[in-house]
Amino acid sequence: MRLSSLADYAVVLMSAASRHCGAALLAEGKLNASTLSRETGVPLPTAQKLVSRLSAAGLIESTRGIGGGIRLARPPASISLADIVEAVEGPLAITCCTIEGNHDCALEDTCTVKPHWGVVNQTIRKALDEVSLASLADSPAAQKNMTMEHAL
Amino acid sequence: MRLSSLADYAVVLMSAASRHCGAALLAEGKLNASTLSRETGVPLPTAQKLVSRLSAAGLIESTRGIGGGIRLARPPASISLADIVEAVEGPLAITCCTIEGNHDCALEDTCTVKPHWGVVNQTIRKALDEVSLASLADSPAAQKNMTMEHAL
DNA sequence: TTAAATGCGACTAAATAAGTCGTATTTAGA
DNA sequence: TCTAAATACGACTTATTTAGTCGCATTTAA
Repeated sequence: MRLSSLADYAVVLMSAASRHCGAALLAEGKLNASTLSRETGVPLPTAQKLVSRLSAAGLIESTRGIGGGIRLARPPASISLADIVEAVEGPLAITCCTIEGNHDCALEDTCTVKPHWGVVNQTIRKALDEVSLASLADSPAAQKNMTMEHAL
Repeated sequence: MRLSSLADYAVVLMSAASRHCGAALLAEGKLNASTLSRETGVPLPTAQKLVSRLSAAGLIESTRGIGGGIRLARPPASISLADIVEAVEGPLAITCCTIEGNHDCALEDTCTVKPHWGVVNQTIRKALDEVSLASLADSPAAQKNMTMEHAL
């Protein structure tokens, strides 16, 4: 029930990348895996690996060559946590039987539990979908009112 | 972002156990790990292991000896998916930084992402908390109206 | 007191995930 | 046009977690 650390890192990296949008892009120069690694503390090789996956998923665009780098493929407001997690971990399903077309489970239709996972899965997906990359960068007010006591 | 298969099995086992409540308890005789394994298809050793954890968590009560067995510690309506998952996987937190008192993350308070995990985590917990063991056993009507297309 | 049935905990093996390294590709400058 | 530097990309190795198996301790009816 825990997110993989790769997915966790991916969110941090994307969050950092979104801060390089707009005016800052030209001022601070190129944005690449090395830059993100330095800013976030995520190990460089891991950052490179994640950049690959995020690029393959179409969340960021990469340019090769000596002057190359990466940039967000879409505006931060239209990229959600669900997008990022799904890009790294694959289709987000709480159990294997919630993946359409999958019939690995031996119990299958005698299982009385299966139908209920759909509801849970849908709720989780919605929760991850409602948090955009834009809301991660700013919204200090929302952060102030939320301590970990209330969160957990 | 996927549930461990042990937690998945635990839900199935508990669901089967709740069906042995009431009148059926006396009629069908003793309820134990072997019985649950036979009914659900979960491997016996795995079932035994899960029985241990569920017992330690206080969700089921076990009686030793030649006439021993197991039974639910509380009525099915007061046992939620969150209880079961937490019993098997430990405190349910989407990231390690949402666990109170944990300071493993190197980023800590410079991290702009951390405060948002609390909201997501709370939502997921609520989703798992709202599904009780009682609702898993019966409610064929609800199951009929829910296909996997709508669920995912 | 004995023996059978049960729950319980420790160990081994497999799968998954994280991290590291090397290679291929691209472009600016000479 | 060629060279070299900087970058993204993919394959491999290692480590951690997880699943499964086995043997032991405990309990109670006969």
